Amino acid sequence: MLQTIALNQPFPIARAPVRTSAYPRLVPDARSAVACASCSLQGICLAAGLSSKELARFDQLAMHKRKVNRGAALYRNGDTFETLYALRSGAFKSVGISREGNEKITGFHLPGEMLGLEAISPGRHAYDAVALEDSEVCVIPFAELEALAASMPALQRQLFRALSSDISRDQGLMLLLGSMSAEQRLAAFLLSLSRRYQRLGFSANRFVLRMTRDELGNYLGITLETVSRLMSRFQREGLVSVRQREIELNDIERLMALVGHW
Amino acid sequence: MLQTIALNQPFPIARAPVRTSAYPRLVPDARSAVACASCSLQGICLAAGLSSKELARFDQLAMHKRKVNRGAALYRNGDTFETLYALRSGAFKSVGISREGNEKITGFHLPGEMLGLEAISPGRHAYDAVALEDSEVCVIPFAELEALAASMPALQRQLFRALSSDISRDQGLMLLLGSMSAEQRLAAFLLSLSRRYQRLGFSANRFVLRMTRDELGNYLGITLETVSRLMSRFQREGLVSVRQREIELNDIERLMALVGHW
DNA sequence: CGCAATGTTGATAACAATCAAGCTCGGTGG
DNA sequence: CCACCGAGCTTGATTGTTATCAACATTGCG
Repeated sequence: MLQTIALNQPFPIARAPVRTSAYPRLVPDARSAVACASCSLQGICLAAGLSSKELARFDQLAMHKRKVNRGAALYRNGDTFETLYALRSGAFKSVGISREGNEKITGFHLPGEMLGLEAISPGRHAYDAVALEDSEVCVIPFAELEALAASMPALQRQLFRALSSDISRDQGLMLLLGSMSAEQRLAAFLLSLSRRYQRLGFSANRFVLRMTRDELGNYLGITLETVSRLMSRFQREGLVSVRQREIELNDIERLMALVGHW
Repeated sequence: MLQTIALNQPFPIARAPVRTSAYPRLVPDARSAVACASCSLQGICLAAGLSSKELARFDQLAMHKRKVNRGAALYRNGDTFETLYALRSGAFKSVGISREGNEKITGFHLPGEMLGLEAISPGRHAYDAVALEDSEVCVIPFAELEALAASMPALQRQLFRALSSDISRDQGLMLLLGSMSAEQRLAAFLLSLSRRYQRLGFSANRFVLRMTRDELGNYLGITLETVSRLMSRFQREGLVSVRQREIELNDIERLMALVGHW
C-alpha cells in the first residue's frame, strides 16, 4: 500500500535526509486508484473534460499501468513509437545523447504530464525517458487513441491541447536558454517548478528538487558549479532557503524581478 | 503575376544586391496555384497523404489566402487563436516580446510549414509572427479543421504529425542553445537551413539568408557581432563563402564535424 | 548624394567554464 | 554501532569565450 503524504507538504520538515530515495515519492494521489474516474490527475491529463461515459471508454484504453524504477528508462532513443504515457506518480527526465556520449536533458516531467509526444511524427523516440525516482505511468496505445479521438471530439481536442502545450513549454525554455544569464535561468526554473507543483496541489514555495545539481545545470545549459554557487548566493540574499534538494522560496517577487517578466 | 525563378538557384549569382527586398522572394511554386491539388507544397503541408477526394474537401477549408507584407505581422501576441496558417511563399519569424521590450526570436519559418500551432492550447497567441519578406499564407479555420479531422483519419494524423514535429524541432533548438558553443550554433544553423531548403527543392549548398545578422544572433542566443565574426572565420577557413546574406557551403563535412554529430 | 540600416572588425570587460580541493551525508560492511 | 567510502555538493583560483563598447565600411533608397 502506498504511503500517504500530506498535500502542501511534499517533504518532511524536520531533519530531512538528503538522498533522493529518502524523500517520499512524488505521489499526488495517495490512493493508488486504477480507474481514471478516481484519479486525482483527472483534471490535468488527457482525460480532462470527458463525460463520464467517454471517460469509461478512455479508461479501457489507458488501463494498463507500468512501474519504472529510479534510473530505469521508460523508452530509449531509437525505440519505435507505439504508445504514449501519462505520468501518474514519480518524475522523469528526457535525455538526448550524442555519439560523443554527451548527455543533454531537454525536460523534466511531473505527474499529469504526457511522455512520448515528440515521437509521433518520426515514429521513433529521439530521446531517453529516465525515471528520477520510482514512478508509475499509464500506457496508452497510440493507434487506438487516434481511432478513439476520431469519434470523441473532446478527446481529440485534449490531444491537440497536450501537443500544443508541449510546444509552448519548449518555446519557454528556448527563451530561457537563448537569452538569459545563469542567474535568470535558475530563478526562472525555480519559479516554473513552483507553478507546476502548485498545479498538482503541492505548496508553491516549498518543494524538493527531483534532480541532481548536475542534471539541473545540464538542463539549464550551465555547469553544476554555477548552479551550486547561485543557490548559495540566492540563499545569502534571502531569496530562498536551500538545504541540499529542499527548496523554500522566500521572496518570489524578487525572483520574478530577476527574471525580468519574460 | 508572380516572377518565375529557377529551382536550385534561389538567388541570382552575379553581383547580387544586398537588401532583402532585392532578392527574389522565396517562392517554391512559381505558378500561383490556388488549389491544393496543384500546389508544389502538397507533399509537405497538412494536405500530405490525402486522397484526391479528401484533398478537395480540405481545399474548401484552406481556400482563403492572405498576403502579408515584409515587416507586417500575421498575428500578434495576445491575439485570440482561431486559425492555423500554412506558409505558401515567403518567410516568417516568431518573436516573443517581454515587458522590457527585449525581443527573442524562437523560430524562422519557410514555405510548407505551419504557423500558429503553439496557440491551440492556450487559445491565444503568445508570439508575434512577422514576415521577413512579402509572403502568402493559406488560412485554415481551426474549429472546422478539427471537425474535418474527426471524419478524416489521414488529416487527423497529419495534424498530429505537424504538432509533433514542431516539438522535435524545438527540442533540437534546445540542444543547440543549451549545450553548444557559438561556433557550433552557427554551423548547426547553416546545416539545418541547408536541409530545409533542399526539402523545398532548392540547392542544399547555396542559399540566401532571409534574416539580418541581428535576428540570426538573437535566435541563436549570441550577439550580432559574434555572428559576423564567425561568418568571417568560417570563410577564412574555407568552410563557407559569404557575401552578405548569400551563403555557399563549401565543406559540409567539416561543418558537421564542428557540430559534433548531435 | 547623403542618410539610415546593416554588417565588419578591434579593444576591453564580464560572466561562466574549468580545474582543483575539501565537505556532507547516507549507505555499507566490519 | 561505528568507520569508511563514494556520490553529490560547495567553494576557491584561474582561464577562456563571448558580450559590450566603439569605430568604421557597405549598400540600398529617398
